[in-house]
Amino acid sequence: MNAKYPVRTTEKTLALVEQLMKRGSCGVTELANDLDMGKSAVHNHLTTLQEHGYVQKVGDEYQLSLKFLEVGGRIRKSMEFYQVAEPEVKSLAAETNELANILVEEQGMGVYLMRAKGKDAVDLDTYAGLRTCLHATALGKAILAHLPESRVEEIIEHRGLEQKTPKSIGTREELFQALNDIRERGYAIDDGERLEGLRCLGAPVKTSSGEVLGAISVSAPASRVSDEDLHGDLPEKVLSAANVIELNINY
Amino acid sequence: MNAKYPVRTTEKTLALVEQLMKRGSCGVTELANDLDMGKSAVHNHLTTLQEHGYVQKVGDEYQLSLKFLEVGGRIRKSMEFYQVAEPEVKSLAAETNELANILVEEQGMGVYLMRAKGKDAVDLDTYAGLRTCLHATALGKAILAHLPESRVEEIIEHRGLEQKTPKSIGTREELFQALNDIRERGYAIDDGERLEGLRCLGAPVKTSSGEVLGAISVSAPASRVSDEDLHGDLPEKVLSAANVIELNINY
DNA sequence: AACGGCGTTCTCTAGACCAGAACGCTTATT
DNA sequence: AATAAGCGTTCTGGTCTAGAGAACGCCGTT
Repeated sequence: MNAKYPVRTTEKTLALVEQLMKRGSCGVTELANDLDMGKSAVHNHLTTLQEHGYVQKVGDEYQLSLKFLEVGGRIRKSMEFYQVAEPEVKSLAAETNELANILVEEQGMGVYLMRAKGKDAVDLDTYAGLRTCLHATALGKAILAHLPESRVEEIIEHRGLEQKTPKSIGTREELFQALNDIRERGYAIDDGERLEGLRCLGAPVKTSSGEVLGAISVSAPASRVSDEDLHGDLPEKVLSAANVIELNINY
Repeated sequence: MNAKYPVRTTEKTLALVEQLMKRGSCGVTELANDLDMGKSAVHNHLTTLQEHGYVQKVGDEYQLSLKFLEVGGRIRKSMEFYQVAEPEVKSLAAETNELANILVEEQGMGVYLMRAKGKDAVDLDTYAGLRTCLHATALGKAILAHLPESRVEEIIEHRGLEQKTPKSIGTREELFQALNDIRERGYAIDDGERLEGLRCLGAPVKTSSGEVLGAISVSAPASRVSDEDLHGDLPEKVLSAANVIELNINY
């Protein structure tokens, strides 16, 4: 859905924010060139953003401030799913000694809400707020499996089915087959589909009315996860964590 | 510093974001009333923000999206101090079994970058991105003690010295005395100044040229921290963590 | 001294923002 | 059923402002 009467000035401000995020820290002239704007316009936008705390001037360069982290943190903190799931992610990580994550769906993409590292955890670059496509992770597939089929169609229409690795799901048929399996099995598996050599196991978290709120997972190097683990011990722990979250949400 | 030629349209967009953050989730008319704007204006701003992913429509209400978390997360991740300090905060929490935090200064306020909970950790509401005044925490004082005096003056001028608890620092003289002590001692103590019954111990992290980058701390209930701990075991652990960070930053 | 680059100031007008009215839709009320 | 009251959305015209461009002051370099 695109805005019918977009506010062009706001779009320029947002473009500036994006550019500043890419560059990290830079000067007025540089931004003006990047965005094909006059220097004065860029300057006015930057000082406006600065006045409201979203941008700061360090030396003679401008950069985004941590205000974005504050806003993001408040939004996350206000989500019931996050509040309830947070301690469970930590215990799951501690119990398995691996990396545990939670993910929610937003605008057809997965957003990592937090992660917790067990003592042997691999160091992935999944920070809170990171977006990922849904079809190539155990977390994402666990969510897709419990969305209405029409929504899934919409998402693959809009976002496509990018192949992250040769093992990634690449066609509609494959995906719907996988989602069926997940619904039967109760949990989703990612065996090197997002990252070669990484195995993940994800379970959905649903309300009592069946609506999916998000998913919880454990990720570990293939070398430490046998085929038996993938269908025995590990799913049990992840499902149990998902279950505790569901119980705490539904009271 | 206030913008000389503010972009009013951008200010309206930002006001909308703030309001949406306060409300959590709400409709066009409600926002229009809150901000004294026409419904059409609010609608145009919201759809523009939506198109760029900062706002989403859930049912027939609008709300901020996790895009802010994404942007904030990227900013944090790009900070060298965060990258280096992150593992040390975790080990400090594990070692002490209490709550460990890191904080940086921005625009005269402290911003929590992350926290790690040891197994006995108290559950404070310090989430990543939260802002706090500098003079009432061990972390903040550790930073203030190593900023140029002119900067400290500027900050208390601008932000004041709010008393969080009866024990909080309330006057300039008290503050400068405290900062002197901290410089001599090497670490800062907060004995119930931010929150009654909570004791914190914070140490600054500086570059080789003496510039302060941030601070690291441990917080624990007073019942678990004796007066001896406050000057013996605990500072040693916190200082050691700060030292490791400094070494890793300066190579 | 002169130059080239920067961030910032300032002015003026083309253009966009937005109040307000109107519309379709859903829900509450009669 | 019919009405009313509320919502979000569409659309337009008049008003205000966003921003190009020129000029300025301030570095560092030549």
